[in-house]
Amino acid sequence: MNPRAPQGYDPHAFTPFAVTVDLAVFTVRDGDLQVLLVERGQEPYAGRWALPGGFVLPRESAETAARRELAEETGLSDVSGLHLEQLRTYSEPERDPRMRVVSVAFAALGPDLPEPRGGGDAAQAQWRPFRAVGALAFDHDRILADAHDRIGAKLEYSCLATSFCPPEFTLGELQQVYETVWGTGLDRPNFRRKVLATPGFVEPVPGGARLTGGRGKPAALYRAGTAATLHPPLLRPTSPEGRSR
Amino acid sequence: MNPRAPQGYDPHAFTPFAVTVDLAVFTVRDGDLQVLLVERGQEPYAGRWALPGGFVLPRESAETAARRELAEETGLSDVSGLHLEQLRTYSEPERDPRMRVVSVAFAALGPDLPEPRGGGDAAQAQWRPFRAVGALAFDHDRILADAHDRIGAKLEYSCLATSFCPPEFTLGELQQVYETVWGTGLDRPNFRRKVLATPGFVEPVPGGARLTGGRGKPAALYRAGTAATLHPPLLRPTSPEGRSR
DNA sequence: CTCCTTAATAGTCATCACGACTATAAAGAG
DNA sequence: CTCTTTATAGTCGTGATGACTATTAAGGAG
Repeated sequence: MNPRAPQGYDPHAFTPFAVTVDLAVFTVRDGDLQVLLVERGQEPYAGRWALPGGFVLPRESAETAARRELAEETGLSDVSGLHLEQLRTYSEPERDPRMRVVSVAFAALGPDLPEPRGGGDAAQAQWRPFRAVGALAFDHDRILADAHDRIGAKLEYSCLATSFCPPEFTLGELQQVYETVWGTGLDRPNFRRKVLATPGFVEPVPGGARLTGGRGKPAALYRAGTAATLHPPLLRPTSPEGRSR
Repeated sequence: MNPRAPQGYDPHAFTPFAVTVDLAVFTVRDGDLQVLLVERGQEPYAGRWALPGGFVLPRESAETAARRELAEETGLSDVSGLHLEQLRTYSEPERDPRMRVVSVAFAALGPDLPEPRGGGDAAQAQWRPFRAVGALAFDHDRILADAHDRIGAKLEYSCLATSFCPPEFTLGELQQVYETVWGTGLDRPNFRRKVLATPGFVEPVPGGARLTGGRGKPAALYRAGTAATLHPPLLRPTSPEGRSR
């Protein structure tokens, strides 16, 4: 039997695989980048933390499955506003010691999401500081690292950062998203100038300033604009390794 | 049976899927961007063109399967030098009318690749001009479009363009890669200045200039440098217009 | 009430990348 | 020899950006 079958898949030639989704769900809370993890209750990797995920059901696409998992794990009734992005697919033969599992990984982002409800299966779910995450089960270390890389890179040339913010936010909050994800400090006046000079990135809320909480001068409120990408990009300061600009 | 199983995959809960790889293989020939297609001999989509691909074997990763398919379809004995990049995974339930097939798509690039050998299964394989490709089988139109978008975007911030060039090339050839993939014209002196100012992009061949073929002044030869990414990026000319990219 | 701290906002200034050019050099074609 | 063609060199003005300094408007301590 020719396993290649370029002119039509031979129904008898394929090997069945289990297909799962794994989610790297990020949020910014208390100025800290946090990621949603679940604790495994069974072997292998019992007691280890892992990314939430699960099987793709017979009539689901991976995206649908990921959004269903996201709703289940975060406990939010409406996850339609959360940014969900396919990362890549992990298919190393030995990545799950029990069987052949191909996993489609997703990155998800949200503004200060609520505490997860404990899963009904005695597995606990928790927000954990991204930079304090230890060794995870399976190849989830790598998936998480890839997800963080992708998020960090996308902040540079997309409006993704607003996905980490509530519907109305200050430029200081937006800047903190960048600083939190990148792990760097940014010059406040320059950040402000750059964001406001990028058409469609943010737009001011009609007539509001925020007084109550702040310790300093009240900041103006903005909401996400209509643009999807940033031109020109908002580059990280230390990002250009070799030479820098 | 709970299909979610966050604490350990239940071996009895999963639905088996067929997993395939699909390849969008690009090359630049005669100043034209071409893509490798195969003609289907069987239903569904008999007689239609499709991207080459095939099943992932039991002990293969998707990357391994993609490289194997690449070698088989291009007829090259050594494809280790070709750039292969995972695009994304397509998993819509109805994408194959016969059964549940999840496909991991890859984009591959090479310098003026040879004519493909006709597959032994009566399916013919051919290089086709990218911009003249009609409706393909399955969701391969979308995969091909996504692949082209990705390639075009990666040219901006990576050294990927050298993957389209032979080991030694002139700056004119490199520029033609950009122009061919982007479908735009570029200013030659500015392109030259930009490429040479980017450290690690290209490095001059010790003492060579190319005389024989050219109609004009002989051009200096370069080879790919050691850098993987371009800082700052080499942006498309029409890219920073009003909004999109 | 007054000073001090904090944070937002408003500039300034020099550098540098880049697009749009013009000019020169070195080959082949006729 | 001259024309065409292509590579290469350089110029110039604009605009983005990093590094600063200054001002404004709040709350809190005394």
